[in-house]
Amino acid sequence: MTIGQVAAQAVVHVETIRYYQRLGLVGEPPRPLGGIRHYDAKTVARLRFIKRAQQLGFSLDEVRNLLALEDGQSCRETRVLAENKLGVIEQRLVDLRRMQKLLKTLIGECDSGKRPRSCPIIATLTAAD
Amino acid sequence: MTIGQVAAQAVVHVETIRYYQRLGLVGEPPRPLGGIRHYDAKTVARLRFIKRAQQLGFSLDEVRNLLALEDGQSCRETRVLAENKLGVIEQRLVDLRRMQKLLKTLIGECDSGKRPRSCPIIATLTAAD
DNA sequence: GTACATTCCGTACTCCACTACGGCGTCACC
DNA sequence: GGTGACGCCGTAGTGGAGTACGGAATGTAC
Repeated sequence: MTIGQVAAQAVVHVETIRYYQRLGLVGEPPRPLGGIRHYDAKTVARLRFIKRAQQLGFSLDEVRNLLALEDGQSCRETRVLAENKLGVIEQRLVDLRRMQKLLKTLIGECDSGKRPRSCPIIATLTAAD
Repeated sequence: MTIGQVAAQAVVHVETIRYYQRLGLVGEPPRPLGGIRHYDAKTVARLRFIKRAQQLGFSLDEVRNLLALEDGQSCRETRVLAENKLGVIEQRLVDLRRMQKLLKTLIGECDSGKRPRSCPIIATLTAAD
């Protein structure tokens, strides 16, 4: 695949791939004799992974670490990384569930038309610290 | 409370509060006769809300919408907003759970020492599209 | 074999969310 | 009543994550 095809499949811009290559998030295949590189499906997968991780709130730097889990050989050190990341994710899940519950309540109150003048959305969220 | 005290309680910088005021995310209390404004606990709550929402991956613009749910009176339109937001959150929960499961597996394999040369972290994640 | 699309490459620009800076005013206490 | 911390204000700078641009080289379709 050319870079353009990879971009299309992973739904990112060509420039973004080149940007990630500069950052070392995706590897550059050796370009065969003065010309155009071609990529395999793994690159597409890797790009999708990066995009998903970003949506979950990880920075490219954190994504780099996540990817190192895959790329690295040393279990010992990457394990610590994985555990930290897991902690972050679980905290985020807690927060998201709280937000979910809150929104559901809000919608429910809307439905029943018994939403008070000022529903306590902020109070609820911050109280649950 | 002065702005500095609010900042300390909400664990943000003073400048950030002023920045949010410029964006209209938090209101400015009328300043009493040429001098220093003072804030109530609601501002702290609001700042905490903003921060939490950001950690969950919402932009300040989206946070503005979330806040409008609280501030607004019109149930009908804010309800749509809430439902959209809920959809986003639920998708994010799905993704996070997948990531969580993956990391747990990874850590488990690490533990048992039977992690293969190259564990299929990326394959797993992208396969689950 | 020549248009036309794509790649390649570097540099520069943009947008978001702050963060820093500099100058002035004000308040609290000693 | 002065001094030092804090507040007010505008403007400018930073860092992350792209996005745009412009020109040369290379492929591909007719």
